[in-house]
Amino acid sequence: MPARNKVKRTLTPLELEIMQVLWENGASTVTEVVPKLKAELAYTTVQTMLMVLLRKGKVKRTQDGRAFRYRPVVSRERASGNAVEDLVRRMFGGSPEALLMAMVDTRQITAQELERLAKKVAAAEQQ
Amino acid sequence: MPARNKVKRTLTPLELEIMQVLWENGASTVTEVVPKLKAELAYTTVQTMLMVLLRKGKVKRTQDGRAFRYRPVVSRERASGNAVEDLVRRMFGGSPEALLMAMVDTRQITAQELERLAKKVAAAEQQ
DNA sequence: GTTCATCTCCTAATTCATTCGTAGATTAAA
DNA sequence: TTTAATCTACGAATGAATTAGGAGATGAAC
Repeated sequence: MPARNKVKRTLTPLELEIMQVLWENGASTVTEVVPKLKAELAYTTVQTMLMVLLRKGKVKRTQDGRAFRYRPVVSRERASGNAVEDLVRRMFGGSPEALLMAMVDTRQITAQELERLAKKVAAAEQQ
Repeated sequence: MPARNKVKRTLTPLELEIMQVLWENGASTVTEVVPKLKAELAYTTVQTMLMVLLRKGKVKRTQDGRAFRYRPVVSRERASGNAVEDLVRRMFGGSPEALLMAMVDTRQITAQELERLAKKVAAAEQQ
């Protein structure tokens, strides 16, 4: 079977974890990223993943002394938006409400919190 | 490096799509599943995936004539709960509220809908 | 009964994600 | 200047997900 060449919008788990480091700490070198990860990964592993992210256009890099400094191109907001959209499409038939209901049903959020957030958002829109 | 043997709770994209068919149509044979998938997959591909799901304990099967009939073991609710939990943990640092806010920010849900759902849920809890 | 379709089992190829090692260059330290 | 540390490039191994072909059994159609 032939290869398909989709540019995936969603990040894999490890890609995401590395992006989190970049979002929180700003542009970083491999050496700086390594100790900030939960898992203990070899320098070269992190390097490879940053290279993958570079190839996928999720980060850019610039020389900094001998090392490269990687900075996120995709914003955290964009990435989380994509991730949620993806889940909604695949799991909830494209219905964001269905996701909300699932969160209530599985007790990941209570009716109270839902109401509080609703008010907060509504209030924020009045300006 | 050694293999890790995690029993993944979350379903891969294709696994999920196949599970959807089972959830919607009840216990099915490979032949019944194939035409209900978005992608055109070979009989044996679907068969392999059902075998994978069987190995992972996500479905069970019983003989039905010459064919096997596969039925979901994991409920849709359980699976979607896991998927949401997973996303919240990985992308939103464990905060379900953060997910909600992201949905508002990326306009996947409006303040109105949020409010309407909040009321609906609150009402449903009063009985 | 021969042919055809269906179904299972076994096998295998491909791609992607994750994991590092080694080699070589370059800089810093002694 | 030799040595040690750091960094990049390249390659590669592993495992999981996805894709499917072929052999053989069996039931249906003629």
